[in-house]
Amino acid sequence: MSQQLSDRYNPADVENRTYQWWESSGYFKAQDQSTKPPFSIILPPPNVTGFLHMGHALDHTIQDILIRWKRMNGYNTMWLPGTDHAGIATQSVVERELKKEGVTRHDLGREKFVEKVWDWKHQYGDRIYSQMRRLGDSCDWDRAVFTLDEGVSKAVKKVFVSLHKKGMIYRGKRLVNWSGPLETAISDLEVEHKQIKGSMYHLKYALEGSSEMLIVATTRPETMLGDSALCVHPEDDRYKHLIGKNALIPLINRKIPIIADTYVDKEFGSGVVKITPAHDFNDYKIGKSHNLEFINILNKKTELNENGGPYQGLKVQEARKRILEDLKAQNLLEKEEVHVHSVGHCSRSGAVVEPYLSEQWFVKMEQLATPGKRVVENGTIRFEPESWTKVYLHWLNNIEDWCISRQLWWGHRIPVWYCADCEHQTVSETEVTSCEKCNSKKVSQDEDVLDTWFSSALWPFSTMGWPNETETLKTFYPTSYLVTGHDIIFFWVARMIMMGLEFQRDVPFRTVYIHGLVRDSQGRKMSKSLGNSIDPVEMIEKYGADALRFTFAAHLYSGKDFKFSEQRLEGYRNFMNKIWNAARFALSNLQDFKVPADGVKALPNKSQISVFDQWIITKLAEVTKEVEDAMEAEKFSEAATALYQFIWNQFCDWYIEFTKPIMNGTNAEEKQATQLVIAQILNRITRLLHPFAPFISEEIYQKLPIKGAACIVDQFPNTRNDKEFLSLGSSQAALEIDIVKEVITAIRNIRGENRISPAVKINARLGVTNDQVQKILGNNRTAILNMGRIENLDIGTEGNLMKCAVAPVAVKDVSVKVIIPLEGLVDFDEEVKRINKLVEKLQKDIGMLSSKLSNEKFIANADEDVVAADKVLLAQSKVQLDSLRDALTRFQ
RNA sequence: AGGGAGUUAGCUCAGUUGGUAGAGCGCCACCCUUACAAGGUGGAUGUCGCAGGUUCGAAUCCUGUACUCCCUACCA
Repeated sequence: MSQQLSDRYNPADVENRTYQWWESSGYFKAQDQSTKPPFSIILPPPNVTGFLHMGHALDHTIQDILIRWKRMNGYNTMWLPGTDHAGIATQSVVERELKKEGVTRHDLGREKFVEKVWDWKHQYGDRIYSQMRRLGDSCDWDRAVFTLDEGVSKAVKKVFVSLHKKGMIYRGKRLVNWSGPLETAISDLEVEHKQIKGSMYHLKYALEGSSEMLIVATTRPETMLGDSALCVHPEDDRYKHLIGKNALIPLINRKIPIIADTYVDKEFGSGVVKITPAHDFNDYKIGKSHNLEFINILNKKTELNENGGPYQGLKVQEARKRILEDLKAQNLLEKEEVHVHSVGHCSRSGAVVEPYLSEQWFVKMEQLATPGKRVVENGTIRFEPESWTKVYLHWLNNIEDWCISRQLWWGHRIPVWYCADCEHQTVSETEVTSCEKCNSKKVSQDEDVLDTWFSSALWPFSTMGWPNETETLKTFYPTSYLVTGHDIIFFWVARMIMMGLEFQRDVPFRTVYIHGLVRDSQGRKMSKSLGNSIDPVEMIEKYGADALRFTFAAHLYSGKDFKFSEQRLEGYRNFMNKIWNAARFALSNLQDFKVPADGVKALPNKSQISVFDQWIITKLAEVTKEVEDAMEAEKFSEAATALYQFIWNQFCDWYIEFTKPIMNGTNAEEKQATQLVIAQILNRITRLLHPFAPFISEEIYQKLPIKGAACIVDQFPNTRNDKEFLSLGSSQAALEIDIVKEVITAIRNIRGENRISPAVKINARLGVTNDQVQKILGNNRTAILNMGRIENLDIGTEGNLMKCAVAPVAVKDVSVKVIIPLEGLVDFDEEVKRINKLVEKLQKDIGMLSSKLSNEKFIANADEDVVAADKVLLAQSKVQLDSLRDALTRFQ
């Protein structure tokens, strides 16, 4: 079989086939009822319009690691996928498509347009699911939910009606953030503030019955058309006498009162503020408290309306330009100065957001926020990293009511019907055909839809069949983890918590795992406009899904943003290839392996296995423990890195090399014992690797002589369940191999520094007096000969050091002197340089150590172990220094 | 303005009970040594942002400071 394996790992040969096999074998499926403990994650539903982007890839990798890890730990795992109808985003996409045909949604009308969107959804809605499969997401696909599915719609209506009944949803004419291009209200969270270098315009307002002019500063001069007052500070001596008098708006000469409010900052600008209650959030409050007129000067498209007088019909920006021209012409603009301020932009359309007065639906948040705060404060829900707790609580402490209505056509329509006869509002979960108050048939449903995040907020239970009391809910609610980026903590996480508590009387999840955002290699956000987006599917095609997943896993450090670089991905692709080749080689050495009768349970006899076997098992025990601890602590990068280092730097670099002579040797018994160890180590490597690199691990696993049915459902090794095998390791073997490794490294170092070609075989002596150590080195003669490329090796006395390279080796309290005669091989310049470098280093160390050890306070205060270790080190360093100096003299 | 995060090798970043600074990539040298050139072996590279303090000892703890980034809120 191993001959079939190519010398390069080709993910394309493996991934689709393996995924299909897993899926058709039902390994992803969760059981609604099971004796196994439940573990569940609800996937943050990607937009149905979307392609899989790097952010998803990172997000999903984390979730899939958790799910696969828990599955292998015997949990009844449910990863529930879904997609979001994403109101504005989807509607925009379809509108853009229509625009190409020269059609607007208004041409089609609501019904036809919504049909078009559904068509679009049916055509492209599953696209992202197939991309998720490419990544290896082990979701329970049978449970996939769309936010406009019937069940979810039922939940949405029920929640709306229920909150309305409790008085927690209300309708009101309020100032909201308005997106002109989209012709809809957007929530505070959908507004992006950008620093803009704009202008501050100082306008001249005439006083009624006076030639005096009042200077008023503004950044938005066009809003003066909607002014209801001028406002000054009540204790501002400059203007006190004007309070109660009237001023005239420039150009249109409408009369407005001059009022006083402490809101005004005397120091800022001229100390006089124009009040435009219908177009500014602060002014709105003043307007309310002073009972001012609310003059709306805009229409839905953010063009000036009939209140705009001569400027009616102009867009805001044009109106501003024209008004400024006119002001200048009439000498009513005192000055214009550069002013940097932040301006709200619509996060969807990019347009400047205009505060706009309109009828909207709101959710009262205060009541919902209190329990939402409590569960995080008391630790029922934990944020990881913990620092997000503060951010979350701060937001809830300053929460504003949530505007949930959107003037869109695509989404959950607001379940309210208005009666044309008695104006009564009927709020109902079911279709309303007559007014509940007057029975009139002239009822019409509210035209607006709900904010997408309204349905998202119910996601943890609406996806599990609520409002029905399903087995799924009983088993899997609350879910175990919520994994997401920090950009949607407010949008989504907080609202899920509040809705979960309100409607399930329990938190929706226990742990919120927040990860960073994926950025480009320069740290910029990936965006279409910058053209720096990288397509994960393309990366998977080029490097393999495992490499991509491992790249993320290895760099997941406490919620930090992730700078993605293809070069790094390449490194992990190489790692996958390394694993592949190691397995390929190991398997080729297992061709004549006789599988023991007890198969996967077979363990070698400790007395039969080599010191190499014992050593690698010791290392395996270490990495198993590291992975175990790291996974428990959600430190995925530590787990991934530990595996990387074990596989590459221990198993490949040393163990495979050490065991080559055994594999090629004639001792059948020894070979069989080592073969069993190799088979068992590979079995464990694949399992440990599986959550991170599912495809390659399954592929190799399936080729192993001893294995279970599938890696994906085999047990994840830990120090408890693998105790028997891991106990075959030995610390004595570990020490022996450490000495051998150090000796070999010292030989290689001398070779390298003296530029002795690997093709040239050399002689070496190992100077060591201790019998025990001599024996150890003697036992490993073959390894040293092969890996150091040594012709003749003497172990024992130092002998004559004339013209010899010398490298002292120290492992714990063991010292060995590696001696290589250089006569005739090279000139000695490089060796002298090398030794001098070592001498320098040793002198530095000795200086540092002896000053430390001669410090009484150090001896008194430091741990005994630390002092003892330093003493040993100092003694060894001194011996080494002497021998090196000695060696130096032999070159002269 | 308030809050959070960061500043360690050329680059990207690790480094929690304080005990002589690490990885990957890149770089230099030598190698196609029969698993792997997507490889092997060896090497170079850091007063751990700056200034104080605590301590026998600080990248690590405390204080201050500079710079960067993010979030929230914004003065017309």
